[in-house]
Amino acid sequence: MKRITIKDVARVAGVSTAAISYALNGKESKVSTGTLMKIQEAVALLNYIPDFSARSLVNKKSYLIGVVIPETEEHNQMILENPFYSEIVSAIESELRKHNYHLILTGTDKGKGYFDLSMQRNLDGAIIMGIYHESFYEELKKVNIPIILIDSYINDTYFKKIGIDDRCGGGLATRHLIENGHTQIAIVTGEIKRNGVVEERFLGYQDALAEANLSYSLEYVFEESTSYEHGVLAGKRIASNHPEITGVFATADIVAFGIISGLNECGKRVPDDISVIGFDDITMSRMFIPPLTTIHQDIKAKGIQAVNCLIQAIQCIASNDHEKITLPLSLMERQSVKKI
Amino acid sequence: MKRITIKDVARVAGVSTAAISYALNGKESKVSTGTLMKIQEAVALLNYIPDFSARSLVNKKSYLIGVVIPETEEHNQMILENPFYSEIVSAIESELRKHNYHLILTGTDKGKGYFDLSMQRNLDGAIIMGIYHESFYEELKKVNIPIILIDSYINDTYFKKIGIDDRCGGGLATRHLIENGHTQIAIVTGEIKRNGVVEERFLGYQDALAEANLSYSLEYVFEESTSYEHGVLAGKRIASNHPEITGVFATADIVAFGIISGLNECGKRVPDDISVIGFDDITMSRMFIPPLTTIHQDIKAKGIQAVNCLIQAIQCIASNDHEKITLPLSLMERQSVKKI
DNA sequence: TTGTAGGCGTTATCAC
DNA sequence: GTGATAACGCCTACAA
Repeated sequence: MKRITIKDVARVAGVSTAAISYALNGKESKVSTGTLMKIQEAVALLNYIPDFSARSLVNKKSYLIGVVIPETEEHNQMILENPFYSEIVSAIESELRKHNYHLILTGTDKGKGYFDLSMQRNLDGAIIMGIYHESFYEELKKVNIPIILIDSYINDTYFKKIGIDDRCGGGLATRHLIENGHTQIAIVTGEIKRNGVVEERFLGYQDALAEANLSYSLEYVFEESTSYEHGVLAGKRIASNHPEITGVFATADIVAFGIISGLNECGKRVPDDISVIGFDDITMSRMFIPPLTTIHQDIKAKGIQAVNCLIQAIQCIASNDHEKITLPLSLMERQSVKKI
Repeated sequence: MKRITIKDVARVAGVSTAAISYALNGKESKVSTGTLMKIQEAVALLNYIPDFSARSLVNKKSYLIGVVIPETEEHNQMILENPFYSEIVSAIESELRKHNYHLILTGTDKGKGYFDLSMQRNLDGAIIMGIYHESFYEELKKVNIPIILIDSYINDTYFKKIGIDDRCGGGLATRHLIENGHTQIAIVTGEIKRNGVVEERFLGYQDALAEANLSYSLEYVFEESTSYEHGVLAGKRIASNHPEITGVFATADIVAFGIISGLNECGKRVPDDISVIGFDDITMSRMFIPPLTTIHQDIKAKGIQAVNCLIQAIQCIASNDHEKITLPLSLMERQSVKKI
C-alpha cells in the first residue's frame, strides 16, 4: 500500500501542491474558496495524512517532546513504578496531546547522555525529572532547545524550573510531628544529592528541629534510597534499636509505606506505637492502611504547568521571567500520626 | 547553531557523502580502510548525529514504536496510575531502548483513532493495551504495520497477541478460596467487556464454583470499574449487606486494596473476618497491609516479550506462527486469605 | 573503491 | 490566487 502524498491530493483536486500546503497550514487566505473546497474534498476522499518526517525536515519542528525520568541502577528501567512519576507522566501526556505534541518517554542510562536522542529526533523541547551529573546538563544545553527541569535545584538560568518549596515542606512535616508532642524524630530518606529535593526536605527537617530546640542527631538519619525496601529496613532498625523514637518523617510516601511495614513486622503499630508522616501524597497514600498523613503536592498540576511553560518557551511567547515556578504545598492529615 | 549534516562530514573528511553513508550503515565493505578512518575521525570531531527525519523519509523506517494504554473516561488521562501499566511500560521502554527503538506513549481518546498518529509518525509498529471498539482495530489494520495486543482476546489473526490464561487464573484464585473452606464467595470486578481479560477471569470464577458444586449468584457479582474506588464501595456493601460472605475474589489487585479499605471502614478485618484474593501481583501488593494474596503474573516478562515479538515481526523474521503467546501464572500466597 | 545525482514528502520562494 | 521549483538531510542506484 503506497502512501498518499500531497501530490496525490494535488492531482485529484486538480491544483498544485502549494495550494494544498497553504490550505492545510492555516494560510487559507492565500487560497480561493473554490479551490479550498476542492482540496478539502480530495483530502477527505483520499484520507490524506501528512508525513511529519518530511515536515520536520523542512521546518525544523518535530512536535515531539522528550520526557526523561530516572531509572533504577540495577535494571536500567525507568522508575515509573514510583507512582509519583506515573502520575506526573500521565498529566504531561494528556496536556501535551491537547497541544498536538507527542511524547517520547525514556529513562536515561547515566552513561550516554540525552544529546543524541534530542538531535536525532529534532525534539522541540524536553522535560527532565531527576538529578544527574553536571555533564548531563551541559550536554543538554548544547542541543539548544527549551528544557524544563522538574524538581531540580540546579542553579543554571538556561533551564526553566518547576517545583515546590521542599525545604518548607520538610519543615511542615517535621513541625506537625513536633506539634503532636513528638521530640524524638527520625528522618528516613533517599540519597541526599546536591541540588536535589531530598536535600531540601532534609534541611527543612533540621530547621524545624532547631526552631523547637530539639537536638539533631546523625543517628536519626536513615539515608539510603527512595524505595519501599529501604523503608522496611529503616523501620526494622528503628523498632529494634531505637525504642525512644516516636515520630518518623519519610521524605517520600513510598518510603513511608516501607517504614510502616517494617515497623509492623517488629510488632510496632502505626500510629499507636509510632507516628509516620510522608511526602508527596501520591494516589496510593490515601489507599494505604492506615491512610498516610503526608505533605500534599499537586502532582498533576506540576505536569500540566511544565507542559505549558515548555510550549510557551517553544513558541517564544514572552519568556515570562519566572525562571522558577513554585507550586503550593499543604499538610494532609490522615491517620498515621498520633498525638502523644 | 547550524546542524551538522552529512555534507559537513564529507567536506571535513575529504570524501563523498556516499562514503559516509556507507560507513555509518553497516556497509563498511564498500569503503576502503583508509577512508573509513578519515570518516570516523571527522564524525568524532564534528560530533555528527544523523537526522532521523531525513533517514525515515528515505527508507520508511522511523525506529519509533507506538505504545497505547487506555485512559480514564473523566480526565482523558492515561491510566498510568494503575501500577500494572506503569510496570509494563517500564519494561517495554527498557527493552525497546536496548534495540535502539524509541517509544511514543499515548492514551487514546476513543473518539479519534490511532490511525493518524501512526501515519504521521511512520510508526514501525505498535503495542496496544486495553479493549476498544471494533472500529479501532479495523482502522489500525489499515496502517499496515505489525501490532501486538497485550491482554486481548480479540479474535483476529492480523494481530499478534500476548497474554496469560485469565480464565485459568480466575479459577486458581477462586479455587484457593474454596480450598480454604470458603463457600460464600463474591467477585468484585471492572466492567466485563467482551474479549477482555475480566470476562475470562469471571468465567474462571464460575468454573471453580461449578466444580465445587457451589451455587453461583448474581448478587455476589460486583461489577463496575477496575478502580480502588469501586473496591471501597463493594467492600462496604459486602460488609453491610452480606454478612454471610467470607471470601472475595478481586479481578485486580488495585480493586482488592479498595475492598480491604471498605471492609475496614465497616469494622471488618482482613483476613480475620473475611478473606480477599487479588489478581496481577503488582509491586504494591506485597507492600500492602496485609500483604495481598493474589494471582501472580510476570508483568515485566510480558512487556519484554511483547517488544521482542514486535521487533521480530518488523524485521520479518520467520513469523513464528505463535499467533498468541501465553505466559505462566501462579498463586502467590500472602496474608489476606485465611482458612476457615 | 569512489563520487554524482535523483528522490523521499513537505514547505516556502518566487515568478506568473 | 496560483503553480513551478528549490531546498531540508539522507540514502542508494548508477556511473566512473
